[in-house]
Amino acid sequence: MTEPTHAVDPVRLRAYFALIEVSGLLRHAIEQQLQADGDLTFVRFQILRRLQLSPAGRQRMTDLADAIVFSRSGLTYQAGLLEKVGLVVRNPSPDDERGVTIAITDAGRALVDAVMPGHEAVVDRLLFSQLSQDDARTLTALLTPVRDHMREAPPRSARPRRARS
Amino acid sequence: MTEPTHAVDPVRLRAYFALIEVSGLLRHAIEQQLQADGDLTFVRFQILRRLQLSPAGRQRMTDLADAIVFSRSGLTYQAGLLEKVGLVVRNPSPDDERGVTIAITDAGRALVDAVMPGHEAVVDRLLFSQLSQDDARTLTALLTPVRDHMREAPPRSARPRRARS
DNA sequence: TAGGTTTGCTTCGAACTCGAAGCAAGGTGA
DNA sequence: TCACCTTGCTTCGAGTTCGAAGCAAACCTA
Repeated sequence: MTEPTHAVDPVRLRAYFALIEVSGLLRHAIEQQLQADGDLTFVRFQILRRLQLSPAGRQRMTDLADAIVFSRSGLTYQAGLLEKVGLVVRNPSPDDERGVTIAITDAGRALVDAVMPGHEAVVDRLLFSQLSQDDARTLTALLTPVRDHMREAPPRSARPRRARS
Repeated sequence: MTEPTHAVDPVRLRAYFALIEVSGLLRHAIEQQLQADGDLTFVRFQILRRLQLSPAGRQRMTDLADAIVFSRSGLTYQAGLLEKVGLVVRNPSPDDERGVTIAITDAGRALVDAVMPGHEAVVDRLLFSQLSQDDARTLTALLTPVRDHMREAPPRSARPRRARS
């Protein structure tokens, strides 16, 4: 257990570990709830929710992939599954023949609405039972700049694509 | 985009989304760095780091799986890979013939030490460039109770096993 | 407007993940 | 001590994930 050559700032280390661990546990719990309440995985739920929040319930594949931090090929696969069960539809983008637009269907919206109460219950129970309203605000204030910075300064490859105008 | 029946507290919602998004982006970036610097995945890195921090560099399989929020079967698979390249060794637990103890080797320690500087660099660049020392402390203060609460109150099944004495 | 590059998505193969089932060792109670 | 339940790990099969390669449309630029 002797310290390696580089001394790590323990304050930052703890924050980093806590973040990783909380998100892991939270995601794990959410996965269970979504499976039980709507036969959804977390990824599929994220896809549907993003679409539901998008104007007209539709988005470009690439933009959607970036929004949920997911590979393009993975999204193609999941979109295929969701389309097969009628929760989304895919169409060529009107403005760009290469592009594909994915849109949520009424059934998709209904499913999201159906699982949302349980979803919120889990998040409330695990995350917000320990955080006051102010705490939540503080957390957002801390993490928002971090997120924005990450989106701008991609690690190596795998860059977020240009913003759509 | 009419609101569904349940009104969601937007403050909490933002905090939750920010958390999920930041951890996703962070993990993604870390994955790249570990791959480049040490041919490691995030999971394998977590396994090695946990072991390195454990007394005598060893732990029970089950306890390790709980510590990193990972399935037992998944851990068996990864442990097999790590053992094959000499970064860990597995042995029957001395006190319980069923149990398996996994221990980090010198090569494993060396590899962790080798990737740590790059690892910290990524975390610093993405996470802590946007957070002051105080911010980091605040973040830890917010997330630590959450983590502890999650560990105690598992979602449904998949509960953390008894603490080892 | 032809050639080459870039962009957007899908296909493909390999690796990873999980839960269920399997198997062996550890309890436990009559 | 013998059945029976529990515990700890592994094996197995099915589903998921990713990057690389493939392909077509779009965008240069001369």
